[in-house]
Amino acid sequence: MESVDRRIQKTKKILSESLIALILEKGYENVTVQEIIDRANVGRSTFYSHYESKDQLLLAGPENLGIRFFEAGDPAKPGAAADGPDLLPLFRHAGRNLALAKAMIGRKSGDVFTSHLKHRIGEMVREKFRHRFGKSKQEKIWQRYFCDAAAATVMGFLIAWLEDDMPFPEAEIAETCARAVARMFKDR
Amino acid sequence: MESVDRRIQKTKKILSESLIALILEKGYENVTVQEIIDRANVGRSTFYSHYESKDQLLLAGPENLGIRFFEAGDPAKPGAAADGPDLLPLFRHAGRNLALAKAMIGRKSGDVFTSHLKHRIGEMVREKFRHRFGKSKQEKIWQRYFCDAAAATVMGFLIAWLEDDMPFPEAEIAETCARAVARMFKDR
Amino acid sequence: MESVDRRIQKTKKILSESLIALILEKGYENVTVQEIIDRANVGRSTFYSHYESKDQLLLAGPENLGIRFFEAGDPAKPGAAADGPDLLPLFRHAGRNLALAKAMIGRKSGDVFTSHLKHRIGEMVREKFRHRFGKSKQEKIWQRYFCDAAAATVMGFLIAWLEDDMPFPEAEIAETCARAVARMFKDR
Amino acid sequence: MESVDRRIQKTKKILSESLIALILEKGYENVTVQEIIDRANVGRSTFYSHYESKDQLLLAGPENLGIRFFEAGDPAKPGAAADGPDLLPLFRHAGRNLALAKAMIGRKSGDVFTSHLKHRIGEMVREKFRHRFGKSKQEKIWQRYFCDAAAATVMGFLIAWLEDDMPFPEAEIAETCARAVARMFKDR
DNA sequence: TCCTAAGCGAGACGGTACGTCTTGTCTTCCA
DNA sequence: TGGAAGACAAGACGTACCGTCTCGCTTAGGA
Repeated sequence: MESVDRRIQKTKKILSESLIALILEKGYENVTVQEIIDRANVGRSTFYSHYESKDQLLLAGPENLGIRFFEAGDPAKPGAAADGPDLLPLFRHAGRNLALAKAMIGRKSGDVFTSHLKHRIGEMVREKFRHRFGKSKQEKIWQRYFCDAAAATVMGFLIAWLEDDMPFPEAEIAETCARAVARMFKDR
Repeated sequence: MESVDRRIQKTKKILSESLIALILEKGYENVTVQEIIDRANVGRSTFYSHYESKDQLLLAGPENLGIRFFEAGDPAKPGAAADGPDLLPLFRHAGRNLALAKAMIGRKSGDVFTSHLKHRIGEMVREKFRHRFGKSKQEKIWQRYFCDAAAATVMGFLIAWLEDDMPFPEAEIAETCARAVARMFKDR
Repeated sequence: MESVDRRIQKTKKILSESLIALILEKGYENVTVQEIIDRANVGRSTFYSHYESKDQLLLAGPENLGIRFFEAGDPAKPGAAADGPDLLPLFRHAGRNLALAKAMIGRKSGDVFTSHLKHRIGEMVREKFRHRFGKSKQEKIWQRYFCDAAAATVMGFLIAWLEDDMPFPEAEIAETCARAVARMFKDR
Repeated sequence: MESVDRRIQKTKKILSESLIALILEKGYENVTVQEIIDRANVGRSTFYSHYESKDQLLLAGPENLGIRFFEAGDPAKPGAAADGPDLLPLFRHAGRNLALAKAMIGRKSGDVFTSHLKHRIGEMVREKFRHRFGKSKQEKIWQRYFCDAAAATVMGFLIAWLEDDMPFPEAEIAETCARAVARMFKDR
């Protein structure tokens, strides 16, 4: 039973690897299920017995590869930039799994994981700057807008940094990004 | 000859209108060429004689509808937020053509126009904050990152504001957004 | 008024010429209306104002070119082969307008004119051998079969002879063919 | 593995049946691939994975239906008409699979199979009457012409007989036809 | 040791959308 | 006013993917 599971894990792993390789080659949108299973030497039905779609396989990537991936930083534990969110874990994890990260959130990737990650970053930011906004309906809206925009900013830094193959150390990019975000909220 | 052109314009217009309606109904990715032409009462070959793809039709939308659309603000002419980019024209044009704008850059839209617009905003920002960055290779990279992130921020505000059906006046959102962007660059 | 007619005739003529040239190039079935009118430098609507279809244009070919074409021989006036149909006019006309004939009844042509011609030959043969068949229903059927078959035979000779660019004199092929046909009916 | 083949055979069979039915309804040329697959309840891609075209499907008809079809008679084994080709098998097979035969060689059919069959009959005839022709170039040509014409004659009889739903017994039509052919060659 | 159930490859299949092609109709402009 | 130009609706074509499915093969684990 346990070795059956191991077999399944192996299949899932090779599927994720194939998908990542193909994304980096030709972009997520242009990858077909047929190409994935051909490269993985896996039957069509096997693919669909594990995943409903390409999207699901993409999202399962980190788990299949045994990479505890985008653990966003703990907002409570203040990072280097005392007044911004702690982005170091995010940049660190991404940078240390460059291929995977590029495939999932780089320019060749689709929106699937990107928007998911953006949302999580948004929540982190919201937590961090919760006290800056009032309780009125208007203030709630502004809060949402600022957090969305901040998340977009972080994503922008992250994607650019990855695509450039990390021209700066993790700490520097994380801190600079965090400071930029913090500054956005300055007059709030 | 001239009335032939008029006929063509009519066809193009109805095609764009159909596309926009369909995007708002079901999302850009889910719209098929067949649906567009069915709704427009246009032959398949007519569609392809004018456009190579859905994407092209989307991009031609403003022109077909006679809307001088995303004229990004003049970076030289300082807007309300003295120290930020002049975003008022952008928000104004978008807000005044809400359906079109939502279809092209809203959550239901695809990346086609969105990335195009983001790029143009990025350039506007770069122009505005050119003097904040040095000439070293490193500085150039940071400049790019900041401008990309700023553009993402603007897009974030814009999309959210449109999707919410403009809960704030054009001027207010534009100025708030511009100020947030300006603040990002504060220690640059 | 008369010069208008002349203009029309000119248009029809060039259409027929274009069609014939195209048939010889690529076979009747593969010729499109667009190609015909392009080569003829004629508008699409002009074509359709004169003819309903490619087929009709083909059939009008002889008239447009001023060629009194497939005047099948007079069955009454006995030809060289005293006991067969007088096929000389048929072979003669065809041979003397080789390009047209090949286009209309050769291997590259379609069935349109071919079947038409075959039918007329069949009638000629029926006339010639009317007296060989009785009046019973069965006899009528046999008569039809024999005449059809005879017409097919003539067409076979004619097509082969044209495609070979007339390796025998008109008189010889016509007579040989007529004799073969006559012999088919021998025990009738 | 074998049952996969069986599945394929079933698909091919139903495709052929659909094509035949449609030919008889509206003529080969007017049948579209869409109609075939609709009637067969088969996907478009399934059709094209088995056949490149309507033509190919038509030619595969006999095999798909398990009918060893147009086995032309053995020219060596003399048929009823001692001096003509043995056409009995041809007429017999055709008559016993009337629908298929009509679809493939009848008036509603196209040229695809018809010309193929005609060619085979021509070869049969050539074999039978080989000794009647000399070895000169001219004689070779005449031989070709006569054989073509004879084949056309046989086809004529066959098609007419099928379209009439076989008003004569197989043996009678075969013999009459064979005799007519034989007579064509009489003075050769 | 054999048996049975699951994972799996292979790939046929129905379906849908694509972009191309051709047809026959229609409208506009020009000579 | 007739013909050239060509836009147009219609719809078939052959291709590409998708997600479902059926089939045998392999391979463990429990009997």
